Amino acid sequence: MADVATLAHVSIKTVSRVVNREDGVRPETARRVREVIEQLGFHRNEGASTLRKGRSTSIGLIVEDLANPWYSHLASSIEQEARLHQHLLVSASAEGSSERESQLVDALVARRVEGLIVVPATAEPSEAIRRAALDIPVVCVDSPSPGLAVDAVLGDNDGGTRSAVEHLAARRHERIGFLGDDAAIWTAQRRCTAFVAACESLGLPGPSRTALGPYRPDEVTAMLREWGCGPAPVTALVTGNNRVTLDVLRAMRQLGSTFALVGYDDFELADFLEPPVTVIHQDPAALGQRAVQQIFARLDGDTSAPRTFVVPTLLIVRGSSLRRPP
Amino acid sequence: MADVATLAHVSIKTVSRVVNREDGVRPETARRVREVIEQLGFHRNEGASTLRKGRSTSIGLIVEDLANPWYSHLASSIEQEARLHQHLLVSASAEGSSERESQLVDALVARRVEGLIVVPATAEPSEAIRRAALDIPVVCVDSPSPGLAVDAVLGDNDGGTRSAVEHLAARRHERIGFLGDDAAIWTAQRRCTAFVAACESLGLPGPSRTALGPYRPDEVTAMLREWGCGPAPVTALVTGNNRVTLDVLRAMRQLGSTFALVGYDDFELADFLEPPVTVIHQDPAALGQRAVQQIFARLDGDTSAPRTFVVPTLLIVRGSSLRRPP
DNA sequence: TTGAAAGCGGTACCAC
DNA sequence: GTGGTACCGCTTTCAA
Repeated sequence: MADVATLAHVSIKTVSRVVNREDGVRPETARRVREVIEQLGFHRNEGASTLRKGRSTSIGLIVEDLANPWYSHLASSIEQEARLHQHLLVSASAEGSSERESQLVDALVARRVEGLIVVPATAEPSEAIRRAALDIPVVCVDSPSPGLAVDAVLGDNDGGTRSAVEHLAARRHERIGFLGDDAAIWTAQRRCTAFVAACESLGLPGPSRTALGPYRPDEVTAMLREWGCGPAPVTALVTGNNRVTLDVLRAMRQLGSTFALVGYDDFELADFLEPPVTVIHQDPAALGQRAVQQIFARLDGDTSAPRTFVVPTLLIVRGSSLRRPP
Repeated sequence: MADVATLAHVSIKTVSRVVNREDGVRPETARRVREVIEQLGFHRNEGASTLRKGRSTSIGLIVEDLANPWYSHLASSIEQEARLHQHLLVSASAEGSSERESQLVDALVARRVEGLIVVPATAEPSEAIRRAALDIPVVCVDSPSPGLAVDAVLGDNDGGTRSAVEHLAARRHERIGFLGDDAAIWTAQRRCTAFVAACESLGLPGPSRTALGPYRPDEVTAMLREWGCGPAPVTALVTGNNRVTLDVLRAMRQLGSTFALVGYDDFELADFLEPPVTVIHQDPAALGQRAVQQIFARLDGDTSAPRTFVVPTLLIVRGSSLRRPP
């Protein structure tokens, strides 16, 4: 900027005015400055600006795994929404480790992201997130951070799970099984609890079964084999997320079993499989958009108490749930 | 940092030493400083450090669409590899628009990312990328930026396409069709050209057909219907990427047609469909890793001429390509 | 309309 | 081993 100023025979301040489109610069002067900028290929150093202004025009995102389609859709929608606000997105994967999550939170805070969106790695509240929330707006997505007074945007886990159980019960299934992902994941637990509650409140006559992971594929197969035998076999399954759904589909094919199935989270080709898979759809884009809006509401000075937004789910009925119990 | 210095009764410089783990600080002093840091919840302002040191410990990534599984795997692997080097990843989607790509490149450069990884939006060389390459190492992934002297990491499009055609020819297919994605995409064109070349060099007796997008689903259906009729019908298809593969699968099911199929890019559940889909697998993680390594090689002072790395592809034979021609 | 100078929060260099 | 100080590139404030 100093170079530009010298070459254009103006002060640094005037260059700054031109770059920032402030008015109060004679058009002739502005034009000259712009020419020199072009000529020198000058780019404003955003970092210096950030330092002085205290705002970095970027927000941070931490998820478990950016390669998981659900999270990548979330990230994509957050990036788009952030761009509407002239902000860039810095994203990273915690890979299920709360330690890594802490490191990433600290790294992002050190970089002065203006807001932080986190899918908490574990049900345990994270100390790093608590610290971050003192400085910048933090929004938890998909899972809350219990005990932390921050905004959250969650899917309707209870409603979604219940809609699946109701759907199966209406098809006369009396004994339903639930397979959730790793017990350390909040949504896995929550959906499992909601499943049990739904079975009870619907007064399902038979015993239902539940399991939480993590498990290896062969464990899933063994479990389904066991659940399907005996005097009171399970006849329908609800899975806790897209990963487990795929595991279960593979296990079912291997066993040649015919459980009715409702999977949590929609996934590509769910409608294309044979039979097409009924799912509880929870739109990641809707969650992401809401989260970003909340970040900017806080940045705009909204100091009301932390809120939790619950985004409704949609039961998409396809073929896999339509098998009648024997 | 000033606050920490005051409370710990040392100079700012000493705090800086402690924060940066430089030696030459008495353990006792360091401990005291660390205590105050903890107590104040102090975080080093990375932006200020960036400004002074001229290094931002972050790299940028621009792809077409972060929600596309191939790109999200790429992004994920780049993020992991960057983290090994203590760098964060700033990523954004250009959404196929070269204008948006330019804006994003400028935004990332302004933020002083230390290196930039780009999947160029169009076959046209981008002016913004050219400018960026003057300041920082730039690596093109998946597609090159023709006319720009930057490193590139590409899949073996020619070899991959050829392996597919050879595979089909060996199964006695004489007339093969190629459906590529949007003609503006470099890989779409390249694979199409490679397809034609492979057909010729193998001396396939019948006429082959090619088409490039973008197209709507119903156009795909119409095209397949046409290709499958007449005196010299196409009996096998090669698709140009994962998006087109899915379009073709749906169209084939709708038509009840039985083309043999090889798809470019592996995708989740490809092995689970009926029949399972033969694909040309191009590992996004391998490309991403190589790209990051190249960025850091340049940052470490490697000033040799720009290189192009070609990552081999793997033909994964499943069921869809095993249908014999009628 | 334009400019000079202070300062954002660190780090490099050199003195003590 | 520790501290002082200039300075990174930009914005803010205030004066001309």
